[in-house]
Amino acid sequence: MLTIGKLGAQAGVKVPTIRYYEQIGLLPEAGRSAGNQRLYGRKALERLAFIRHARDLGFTLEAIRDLLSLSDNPEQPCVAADAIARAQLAEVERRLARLTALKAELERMVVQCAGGKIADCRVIEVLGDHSLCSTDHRHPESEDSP
Amino acid sequence: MLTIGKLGAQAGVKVPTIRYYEQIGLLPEAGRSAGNQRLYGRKALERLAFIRHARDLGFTLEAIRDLLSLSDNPEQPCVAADAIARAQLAEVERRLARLTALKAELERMVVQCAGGKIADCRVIEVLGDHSLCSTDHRHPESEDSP
DNA sequence: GCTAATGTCTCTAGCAACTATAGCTTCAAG
DNA sequence: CTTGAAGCTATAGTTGCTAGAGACATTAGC
Ligand SMILES: [Zn+2]
Ligand SMILES: [Zn+2]
Ligand SMILES: [Zn+2]
Ligand SMILES: [Zn+2]
Repeated sequence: MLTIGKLGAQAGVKVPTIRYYEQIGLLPEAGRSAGNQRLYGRKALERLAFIRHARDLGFTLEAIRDLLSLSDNPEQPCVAADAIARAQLAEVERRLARLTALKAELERMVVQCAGGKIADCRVIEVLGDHSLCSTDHRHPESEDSP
Repeated sequence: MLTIGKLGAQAGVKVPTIRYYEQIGLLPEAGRSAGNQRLYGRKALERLAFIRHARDLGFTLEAIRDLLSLSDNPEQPCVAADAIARAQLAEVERRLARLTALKAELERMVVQCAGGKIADCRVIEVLGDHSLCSTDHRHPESEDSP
């Protein structure tokens, strides 16, 4: 049995984050010791590691909630899980495309600046006028959050 | 003179966002009409367009605040502005590297899944075990937002 | 001139996904 | 037996907005 601190250390998750996951129902309520402290077993560790890994791959907590409930029903077909993963891949590809454009613009800005006064700074100038950009990098609508 | 709605339409910024920028001090308090509605001139439009463009390039509001106050002092040297832009470029490059790794892992996952039961789903399996991954994509610390 | 539709006002609350703080209780080492 | 680390709860803050309620302003059509 692990205390919350050990669990967090093993899974690479901070203690308040574990309590937060429990609070929003991503982790089941943990058993308690005589002194009211949470105690975890191997299953909790696996579940937390799953969450952490999925977070590291950029899945939202909502997607993870769905993935976890799928993985709790091993006999069901896996199309739903695959669809979630493919949606995440598509999202990553969208962000990648946008970031690639941003990188190009930022590079142009910093390279073109001769480094004089603000009045002549290419960075400030370009920020004030998108028509000086070489790509249309604008935020289409949907969000690339974290 | 523009009302807040016209200003937003011209700059491509939603009305509540403009009020929010004023609230946090990114835009100066606007003058008001007889009926207490905000009125904007050309300078406000330029400033808002600057903010919008910088946001589109991924700068944080804090960075934009600094860039704006720099651009208000045109005689100063532009090293500080260039540094902010280079920091943003570095940040974008970090996110790009991470997203590239994520994309590779997600592709591996969806390609390897044969599409049977959850119990055999490669997506679920990999999410539960990072050692099945081909790269070390883990979250060093910072996040990939916009 | 009147009315209805739209636009704007303030204020509050909510989103994701945590993180930090305060003020307590419990546990483990010495 | 004492001390310090680790745990508990509850609340508030972070970033960059977005949505809603309910009241006032402006504009267009008739
Ligand atoms: Zn410069
Ligand atoms: Zn641009
Ligand atoms: Zn599958
Ligand atoms: Zn992995």
